[in-house]
Amino acid sequence: MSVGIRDVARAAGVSTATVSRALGRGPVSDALREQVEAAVRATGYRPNLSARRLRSQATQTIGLIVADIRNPFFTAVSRAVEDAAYQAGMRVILCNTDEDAEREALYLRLMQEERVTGVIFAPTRTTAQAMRAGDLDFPVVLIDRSGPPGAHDSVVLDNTAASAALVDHLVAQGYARIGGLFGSTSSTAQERRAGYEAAMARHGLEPATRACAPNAAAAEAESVRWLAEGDRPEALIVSNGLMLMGAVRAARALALAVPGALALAGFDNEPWTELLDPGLTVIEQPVAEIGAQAMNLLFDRLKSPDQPVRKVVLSGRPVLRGSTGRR
Amino acid sequence: MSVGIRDVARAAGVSTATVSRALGRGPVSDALREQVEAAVRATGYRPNLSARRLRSQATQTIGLIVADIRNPFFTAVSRAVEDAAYQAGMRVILCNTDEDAEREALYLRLMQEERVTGVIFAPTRTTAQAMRAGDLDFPVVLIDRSGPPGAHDSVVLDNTAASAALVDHLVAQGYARIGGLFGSTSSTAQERRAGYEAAMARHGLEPATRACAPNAAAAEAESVRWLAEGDRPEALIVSNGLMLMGAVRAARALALAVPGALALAGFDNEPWTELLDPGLTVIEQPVAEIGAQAMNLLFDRLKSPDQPVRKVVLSGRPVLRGSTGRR
DNA sequence: CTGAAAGCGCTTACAG
DNA sequence: CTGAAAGCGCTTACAG
Repeated sequence: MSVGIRDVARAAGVSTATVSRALGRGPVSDALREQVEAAVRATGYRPNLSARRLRSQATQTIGLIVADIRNPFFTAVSRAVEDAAYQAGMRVILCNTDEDAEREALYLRLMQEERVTGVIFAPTRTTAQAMRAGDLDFPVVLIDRSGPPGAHDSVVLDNTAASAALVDHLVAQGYARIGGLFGSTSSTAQERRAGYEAAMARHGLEPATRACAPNAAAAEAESVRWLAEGDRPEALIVSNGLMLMGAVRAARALALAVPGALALAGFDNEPWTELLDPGLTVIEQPVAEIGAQAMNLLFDRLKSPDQPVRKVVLSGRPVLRGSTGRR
Repeated sequence: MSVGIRDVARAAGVSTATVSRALGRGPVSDALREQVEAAVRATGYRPNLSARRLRSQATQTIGLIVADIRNPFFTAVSRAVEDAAYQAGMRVILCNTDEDAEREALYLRLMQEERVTGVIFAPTRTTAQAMRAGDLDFPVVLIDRSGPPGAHDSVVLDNTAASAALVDHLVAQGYARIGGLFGSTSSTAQERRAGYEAAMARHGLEPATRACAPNAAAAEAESVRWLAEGDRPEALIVSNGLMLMGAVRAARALALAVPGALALAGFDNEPWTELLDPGLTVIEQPVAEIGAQAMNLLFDRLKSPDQPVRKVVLSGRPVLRGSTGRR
């Protein structure tokens, strides 16, 4: 029923090989190329990509595995990845793991079956730790989170420095009892905590941290619990945009004025963080560049498979707003 | 290099046909099935999906074509679609058109080359109007926007009623000079405008509308222009979540108190709309259900290709907040 | 530059 | 239930 390459060949009076070459970059005379193009138009022929992929052993497909596309950070990164991919003539398969190691394994298997060209992956700590170089049949670029040094290319934020910048700013603004709420599943959250702890120590301050699942609901619940206690912090640094939203809700629920009763700072410069009154102090991540750089690392790796493993570390940009006003 | 079905067959001492059947739902004796499964484990075999798709003529793939995944409405819908798809053993190819008719055409062609099982599509008005039933080799389900009646299955919001509900609420709150800012590219924006106009007429009020590209920046610019005029409206209804954000920015830029100097209402119950002070009155869309219903329509269509075209109309839920407080 | 032929890795009638 | 064989729709050495 569907028109195939044989129909086009017949219509153009050439062999299927010539049709194939005319549509690809093969050497074909101008005359025949035009005949083929006319035949393609006349028949409405569309090549079958499954057949092409099977025969050419090149799927032109990259897998993108993230925790949840509804996390604005991943939304933005994925858009950058897709733009770069389609521009390079590749398509992308998107998978949401919900920070679940089993689903990560499932999707990694799927990527094998798809014979993908490469994968861009934001793994949980569990999975990242278990991933050895050469385990998979395709190159992997880690984003947002990294694994064991030297195993895979990665592009991450300088999380330690970003956290420290937040602490330094809060200290400069007159805060001392600064708490940290961090996600429990990613290396990124760990690094942000480490940066927080180091900076607190540098200032001679006592660190106080809590951990929870990296989503708004969990962060709200944990914040409410924490902030209802007697010795609650006077400022809070929160691990990501979703969790920061939870912390804001918690402050509202407990009627804590920001920054009067509680200063707030976090990560991800989502549009809404500017709209609040006061606006929220955050670390802006170069989301588009993270996606674009990940694609670059992947393409470089495909070109030079034996090149040493690279780790691209990007700096966050502190955006200071009213939520961390002077104490 | 990669292990194929022949290697598994050899390892299990059976034919490739038996391996194939053991991995699918074919009839195989328990004994052989176990041998095959052991061989699969031993060899680490992963079937090549390109080959399977080519041979079986079933790609198990659905295309999802939206304006921009960064629009939270589409983010949420796409997550619902993907969950349903993976649960049904299908994968999804995501495409962003940026409301560009050329890119829509491009991606529709790509879908043909992928030989997708079906497509879920939020088209611009231009493309929707041009799409005739039977043009494509696969069923299409329109979401958020619909085309000519009877051409394709669709799942949309009751936009007319939703807009009217917003007008009614504003009138009840004492507003009369109510303006409407609507997107210029979708049938949805048109319906929302029509609903607004009808409701205004019903109340004996003079409608006043403006149109702009459906994004935050364009809405902000247009709002600033409009609200700086002498006869500016005392309340504004805005077409979608992105544009509503632009209107909020405009009010801030012009130092218009909400709702004192300008009441604000719109669409899409994004988390941030509740966080503002006052919160924003919005129509909440059943995003997850839209995605799930679209998949249902698609599956039903695949089962019964000749069934009459269906249009699922879902109701929005008004969420009344302070931004439309009494005048 | 062009064509005939082989083959990518599967699944599926067809026999038995 | 099982196997030998054909074939899905392309691309690509191999000759010419």
